[in-house]
Amino acid sequence: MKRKITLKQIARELDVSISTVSKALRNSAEISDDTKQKVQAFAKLYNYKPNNIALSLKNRRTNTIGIIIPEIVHHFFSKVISGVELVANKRGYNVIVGLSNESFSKEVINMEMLANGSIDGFVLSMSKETLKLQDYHHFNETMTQGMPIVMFDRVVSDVNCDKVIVDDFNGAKKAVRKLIDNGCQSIALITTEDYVSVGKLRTQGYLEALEEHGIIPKAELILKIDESLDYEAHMEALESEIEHLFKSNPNLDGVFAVNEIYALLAMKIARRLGHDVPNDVQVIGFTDGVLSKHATPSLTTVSQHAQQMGEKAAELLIDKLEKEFNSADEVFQTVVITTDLVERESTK
Amino acid sequence: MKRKITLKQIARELDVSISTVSKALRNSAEISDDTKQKVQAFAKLYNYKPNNIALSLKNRRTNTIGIIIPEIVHHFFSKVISGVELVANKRGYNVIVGLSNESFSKEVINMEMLANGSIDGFVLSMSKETLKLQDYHHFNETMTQGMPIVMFDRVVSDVNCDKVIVDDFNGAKKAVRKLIDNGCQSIALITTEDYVSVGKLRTQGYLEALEEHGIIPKAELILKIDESLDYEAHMEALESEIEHLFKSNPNLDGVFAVNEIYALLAMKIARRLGHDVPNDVQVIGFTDGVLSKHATPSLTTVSQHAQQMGEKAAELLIDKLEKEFNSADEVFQTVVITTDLVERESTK
DNA sequence: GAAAGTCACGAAAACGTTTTCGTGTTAAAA
DNA sequence: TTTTAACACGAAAACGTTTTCGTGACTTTC
Repeated sequence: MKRKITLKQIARELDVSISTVSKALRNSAEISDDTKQKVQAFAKLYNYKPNNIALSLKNRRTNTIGIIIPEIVHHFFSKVISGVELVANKRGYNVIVGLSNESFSKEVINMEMLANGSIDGFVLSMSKETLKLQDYHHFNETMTQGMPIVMFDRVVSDVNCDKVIVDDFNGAKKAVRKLIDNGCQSIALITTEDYVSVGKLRTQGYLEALEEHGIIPKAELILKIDESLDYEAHMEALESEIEHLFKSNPNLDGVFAVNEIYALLAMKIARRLGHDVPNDVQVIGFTDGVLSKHATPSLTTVSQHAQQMGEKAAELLIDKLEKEFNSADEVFQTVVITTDLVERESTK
Repeated sequence: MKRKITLKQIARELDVSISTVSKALRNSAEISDDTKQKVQAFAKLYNYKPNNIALSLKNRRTNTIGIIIPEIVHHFFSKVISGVELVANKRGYNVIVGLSNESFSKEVINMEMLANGSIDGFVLSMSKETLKLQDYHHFNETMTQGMPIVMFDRVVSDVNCDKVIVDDFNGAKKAVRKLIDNGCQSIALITTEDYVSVGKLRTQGYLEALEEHGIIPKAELILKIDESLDYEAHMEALESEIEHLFKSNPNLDGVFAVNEIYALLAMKIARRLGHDVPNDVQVIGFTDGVLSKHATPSLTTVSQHAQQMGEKAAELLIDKLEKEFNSADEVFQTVVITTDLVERESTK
């Protein structure tokens, strides 16, 4: 149970000053070769490593970035973390995670905890509750204290910061176009309430693709799910809504869903009702996760490139951290990650 | 861009000493009510929050726990994190994550980075490479430096620390028993190489369940997958192996797989070959993740209670951190989380 | 009216670094 | 021999806290 060795202990042991030890280890020209050798050998022997906390205090930077997400048990978000971690590590940073659990207050508390010196900047995606309340004061306060924020996926124009988003609008459009090109005439949309920015954009993409082809959108083909509750809780309600969708629209031949779960559920129910996928009904989802790939039939999806989003977000943040901030010409950028349509078995 | 306010600045502004400010904020009896009021009001106005790094340095504890896992884009591990985060936050700790990516050297490097003061203790699951190399020096060194470790899931008896494991042996046994009870006569096992401790235990459970019922295990029914590569890379090879398994054992009527992916693949291939699940072939997997739940037919699995594992691991760690360590009677415990069989549509 | 006690506050050390500046010793230059 | 320069090292401050100890000014007690 011997504590980690410190400069002070090395100094005492070798009968030199702390400064000398520090300089010797950093190969300063001020120190004689003899002393350097001696100190470095001793340090190596005792496996000396500088204390990160002391360094952080001294340098006023922690080389750690904080990431706040609504939920970690979620393919998209964990893949983003994976991307952030990748470039963070490559550039000498650690990653500390906070989960908001889709709750506004947890988001605020978590950010406050981390903002008090623990990290240098944030990569985050807002909770649904925050989006609903439209209360962004904690973001702005954090930023005025000189701590940069990069938002991804769920963003909002009221907050002025770097952003990484997916091209939700065009992704959805591409998907619906595909369905139309494949011969679908009656295409349903399963989406979220509009306060979720990404849901709204995907809905717009759906509408525009229809319009483009002269198809008039019908209200009864659009199902908006209230996601205040989490998936698990209202799975059955969800199922029956989708079932109703199919039953009241017997000639439904295409479904575009704004996430994997909805799409899979649609496939399941379609088949239960005797429709074949993809011959009777074609289905496309959003978010290219494990579910899409391993489903039977596997699901055609719009790929969000989550990992790439994480990497880009981390790069934006670290770039900002390492730029000598001539705070005057602060300029924020929004990076758009283009989506790809990954075609699998659920479409023809 | 105004920096966060410090005690020193408050002191200067109010023309008192730093000590007075500190005491006033902590409501010390040494300070007059007048001064307290004044200081507290000022601190509130400027939203003073003590700097975590300074506190960490002073207290020699960071109130942060490090978690090292092989892979985050994985339902099981992200759920464990979720559990760790839950109790960590509840008890006033932050969580910092490191990914080993199943690599020994990344595991070592990541642990060294965090061990230099950034965290108070580890929750971790070893990489496959570490298990293969059987090199555990980094764990032991970390612990002799007074930094506790709690291992979960992938553990090894050569390392003396607290552990949280799943009852792999009995979980597997229960599953195979279930298949036998359901009338299966010829049950295949799809597992990993033996160096993965959990794979080995689950294999033993399979064998014992068979033996219990007087069934003699046949080598050609056991498929051991070399997982050195990751899933994605050798998916096709895997598929053809499983296909061969079915073809060379035409009367196969049950499959037990040590994870979800293998189980799903088995179902897919079985159906492709014209077998009905569950009427011709029944399938059970391990790891109760999203895939099992959303598959069609949904998969019967052995649930590992990942979140509960994370919670328990965090509790063990924090308990140890907060106990005044009478280092003499250091005692390590191994908590076994019991598994449940979650019955779904892939069994009768 | 002196001794003792209370009150309210400040000085300083400590946590582990890095870095600036000062200083004593020796060697080179004048 | 004296001045200067180079060399090798140490003292101290700083990062932002908390906490121990000391101290001056009053107030109480006999």
